[in-house]
Amino acid sequence: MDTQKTPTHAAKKRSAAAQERLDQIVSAAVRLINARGFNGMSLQAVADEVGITQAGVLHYVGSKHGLLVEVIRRYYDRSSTLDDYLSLFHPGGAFEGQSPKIPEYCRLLVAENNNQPELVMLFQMLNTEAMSTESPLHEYFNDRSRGVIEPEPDVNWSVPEGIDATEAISCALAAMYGLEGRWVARPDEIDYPAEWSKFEDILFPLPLWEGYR
Amino acid sequence: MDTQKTPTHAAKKRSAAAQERLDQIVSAAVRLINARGFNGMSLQAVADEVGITQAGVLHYVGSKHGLLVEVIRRYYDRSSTLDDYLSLFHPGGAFEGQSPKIPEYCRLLVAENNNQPELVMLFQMLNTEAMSTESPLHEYFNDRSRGVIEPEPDVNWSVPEGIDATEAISCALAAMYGLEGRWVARPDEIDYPAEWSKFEDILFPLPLWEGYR
DNA sequence: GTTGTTACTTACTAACTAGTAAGTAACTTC
DNA sequence: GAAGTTACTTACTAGTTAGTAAGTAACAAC
Repeated sequence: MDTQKTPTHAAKKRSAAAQERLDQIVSAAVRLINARGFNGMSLQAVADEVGITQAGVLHYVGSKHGLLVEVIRRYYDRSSTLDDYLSLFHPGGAFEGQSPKIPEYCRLLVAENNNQPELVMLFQMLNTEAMSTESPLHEYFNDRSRGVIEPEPDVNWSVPEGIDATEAISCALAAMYGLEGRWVARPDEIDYPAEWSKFEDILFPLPLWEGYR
Repeated sequence: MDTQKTPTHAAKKRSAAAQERLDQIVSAAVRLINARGFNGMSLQAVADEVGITQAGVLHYVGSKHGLLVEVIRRYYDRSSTLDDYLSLFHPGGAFEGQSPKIPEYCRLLVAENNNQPELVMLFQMLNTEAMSTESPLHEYFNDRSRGVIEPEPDVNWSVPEGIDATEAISCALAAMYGLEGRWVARPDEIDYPAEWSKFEDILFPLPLWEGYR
């Protein structure tokens, strides 16, 4: 639809203002989804938070589903840390020559998620709403979950003898998801990275995982 | 309000019919909460499923919040399996003299939950909606979660040297929660007990947990 | 300086929301 | 058989929902 014409300086300035407004809308939507779920949230509530009319919100996102798409785009596809981690082991990377370790990767994820509780909460909420086949995100999250459990087969995880790397990741990420749910529900009570390091002692107990953590 | 008079035979019969109707309402509500969340579900939708009017539903539950209370009462407080498991070790119990084992308890939970996916899904949905402080269930689920992580201190779990029993339970239940979320989202793809037995090999690896499983 | 685009607003609609009030038919109690 | 009680229904209200249509003021392009 949009012919890709090079924007002039002025056009850039205008679209930057529009971008900022869209950011406000998406941010408000995230807060409201976290509080009430996507189904329980209304465009009017988003508009009220941003300080424009509900029709003004629709001007930007077209429909409620469009808002969801925008939220997913902005917040989710930003975090693809497995590739980030693995790239450290590629030729020229900081960890070249070494092998990737599951507990190390998990710590990285935890550290990153610890800085964005709002995003973690959004993931929990939308992922849960997507359990139902009638959710517009059902397929999206199922594919995502499959991708997480069955990671690229060419990853050469360094694990102890007798440990199935795929199962170890699958289990660790399940535990991480469970812990994250507790954490975002009561962030004052739970120190997420500290709790995770205790989980590490269970998931990757030390005599067995010595040298693989 | 209700004076607790002994019901006659006829009154019993009547209240049994009412009980059945209430069951239908709660069952429909559970299906709808699973599909759209409590906030996304309407009393009208419940009424349509049951085949009565929306005012008819309100006759039974008083308000939407009343319906939630009814759902919680019926479905949740039914499953308190830790005490059930531990009672097997009390004097006269089947396991008297032995010590409770965490992996064994987990298998029990998994086996039970495997028979009630609808209830598992309900738990995931309400627990997630309860993350928000504005959920009427926020405190209820937080207390529940605290109770699960900090179990009765008099439980004498049998665990390997160097393993913290409380952390092991906490981590195992987090992993179970994560796996359950995947399972109820695509039950045809995932064999929950089979997946759990693989998780067991990660959470309770065999050289270490030999004799404690 | 006209022409177009952007970023909205007002005004509206049709459907739906939880909840209330006032019935009513069937049945129970006494 | 009169007086409740139960299990609903119809009818209604006031507020909210997503979405549409038709503006309009500000600015940009040429």
